[in-house]
Amino acid sequence: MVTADINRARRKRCPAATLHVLTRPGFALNIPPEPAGLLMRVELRLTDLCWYLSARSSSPVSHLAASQCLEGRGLGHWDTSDQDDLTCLNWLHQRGDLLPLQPLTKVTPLPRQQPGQLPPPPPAAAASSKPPYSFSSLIFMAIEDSPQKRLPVKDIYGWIVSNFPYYRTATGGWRNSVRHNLSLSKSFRRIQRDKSQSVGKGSLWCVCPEYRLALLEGLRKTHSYHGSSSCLINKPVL
DNA sequence: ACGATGATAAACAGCG
DNA sequence: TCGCTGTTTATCATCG
Repeated sequence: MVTADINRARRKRCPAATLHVLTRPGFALNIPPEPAGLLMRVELRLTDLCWYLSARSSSPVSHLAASQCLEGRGLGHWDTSDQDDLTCLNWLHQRGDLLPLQPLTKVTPLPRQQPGQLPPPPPAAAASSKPPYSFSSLIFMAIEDSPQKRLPVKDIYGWIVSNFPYYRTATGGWRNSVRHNLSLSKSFRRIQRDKSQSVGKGSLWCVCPEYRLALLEGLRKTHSYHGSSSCLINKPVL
């Protein structure tokens, strides 16, 4: 595992599109425009980076070349615009063990919401219909989408509401279901917050590593059943 | 018909 | 006291 920080890479003119891929081990993620000075640390397996770069070029890429890429050197060969298929996860699919999902097409970046700003209205059907995902899947996606891979219940609610308009207007019973799922499911584990630093109530919740694949499989099945147009499967988080 | 799974509702205790 | 969080139990629906 190698670690780099985004600001350092950006100073070295590391292409944003490359950073896009580097931010998540095994996953692609759009990097939001973070506030100036905010240092984001990123981690990835060097092997995964090699796979990505090899997929982008016609020849295999060594670990050395990949690590040079992380340092912002040797990028010219792979330089590409943000608009091309860097957001495509096919290279992960080729990798096989990283992306147990259906072959993916271009990933649609999530519009970034500003505090207090309402998101753009979703299509009527999407807004009014209940998502096909189980609560376990929703919780899983929310936690996986967090930088620390752990979230308090309140933030899990927030993630679901942000990503599924249905729950903006749904009655409060679904929150009960979320808590019910967290408590009952073996897939999720409660972590005590650091009392010295934490502000707010409750614990943090994370995904048990041994159940992660099962959760991914559940998502994949949902996706297969409902077709590739399902909104979530094309999200950067997955 | 049956079991597994998931959704929903509700009651209750603990905590800030 | 109040609201949130977490646990537990019960019931119902759906699916294989």
